[in-house]
Amino acid sequence: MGDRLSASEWTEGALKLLAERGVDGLRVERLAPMLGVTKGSFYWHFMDRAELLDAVLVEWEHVATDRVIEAVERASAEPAERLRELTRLVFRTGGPLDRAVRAWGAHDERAAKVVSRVDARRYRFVCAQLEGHGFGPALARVRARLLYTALIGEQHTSLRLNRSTRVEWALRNLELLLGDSGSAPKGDRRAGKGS
Amino acid sequence: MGDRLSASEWTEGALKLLAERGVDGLRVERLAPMLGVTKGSFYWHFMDRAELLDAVLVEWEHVATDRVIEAVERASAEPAERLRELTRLVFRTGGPLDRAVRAWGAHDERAAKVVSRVDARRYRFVCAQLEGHGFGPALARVRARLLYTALIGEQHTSLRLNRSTRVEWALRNLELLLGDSGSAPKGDRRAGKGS
DNA sequence: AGTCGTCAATACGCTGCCGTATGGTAGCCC
DNA sequence: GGGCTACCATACGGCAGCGTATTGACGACT
Repeated sequence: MGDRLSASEWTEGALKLLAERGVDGLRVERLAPMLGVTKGSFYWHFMDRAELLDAVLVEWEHVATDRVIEAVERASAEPAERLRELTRLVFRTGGPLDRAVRAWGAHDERAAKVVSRVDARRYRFVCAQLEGHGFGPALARVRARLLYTALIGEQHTSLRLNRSTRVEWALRNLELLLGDSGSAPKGDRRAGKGS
Repeated sequence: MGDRLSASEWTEGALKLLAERGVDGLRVERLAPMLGVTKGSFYWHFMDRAELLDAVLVEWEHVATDRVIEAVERASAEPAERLRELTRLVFRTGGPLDRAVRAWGAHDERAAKVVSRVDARRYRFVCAQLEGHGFGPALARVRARLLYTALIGEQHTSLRLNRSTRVEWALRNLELLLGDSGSAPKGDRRAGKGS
């Protein structure tokens, strides 16, 4: 029973391969040996390579939206804490796969469309949290944009720094965005204290 | 005299092709007809396809750092205004080519190294401006990171919005990052006013 | 035991692209 | 005008990867 495959195991392997080698590293003749079979098997489960790519996009769209949103919502009910958790989550799990899909979407329409939907959903979620935190809708949208783009930017820049410091900085910046909403901020913000 | 080519015209065309189709759309047999020649010409100017790619990276590193930094420095001597100009510049010229190179760097070591150097230089520039604006070195680094990653994120997210609104929002957020440096901010920041 | 459905191996043809080899042309220099 | 240089065209060999065709193995059901 262990060795017969189903379509989902192919897409699962495809996600892994996509994460490490990019779309055009995602070849069925490279994926097949990873699963211990030959490509003869692949073309039983899928019509095309394109069909596999579509399946990959569908799967990613799910994990990149529903999964993270659920995880964050489960973590806390308070908006600010949710955003903190989201930030931590991005640094922990938002890694090579996200980068690969976005790189893919840079020159492929199908992928671009999925990325666009994912961005929209996640952005709306961040907006909602900021509104819940007390911002008016308009200001929430502007702040959410800064917050969201910064998180995406973190995934794509290669400013080398150990991860813990990056998270710490990102959280500090998050507090900046959470404060100043009309009520005066509590903490002093004179000069940074270093690490 | 018009039709004989030199190496630089090849790299120039390569940059254009890279911007619209990505690295693996950058094929010499597709580039050749764009220049009105055949690939027989290419292999006179270059040893390899790899050599062309290297040339492309060298060229991009230059335009992505020196060029923009010079442009911004020429625009103003005041740090805050420089950052505003940088923001505008990103939305105006920082387009498909940057995305293409970064997508390329996601799974290619050579490209990744160049992207990394570019990020480092630009980040240091932003840091310097923030310090010049009055922040202490440590706080400047944290803020610069938020600012820089947000700009990169803007280039890579596909949150559809007309460009002018995006610039406006980004500039508003920039003011947020510039303020709060110890002296109290001047403008009111209660509720956003919409477009 | 035979049959059918499910999954896989092998072998093949085709295409896109790389890199090479070879020959061609146009200007310049003597 | 013969040769040399710089640039280009054409033709070729080779490889990687796609998709197909054919055959095979193994379990379930009757």
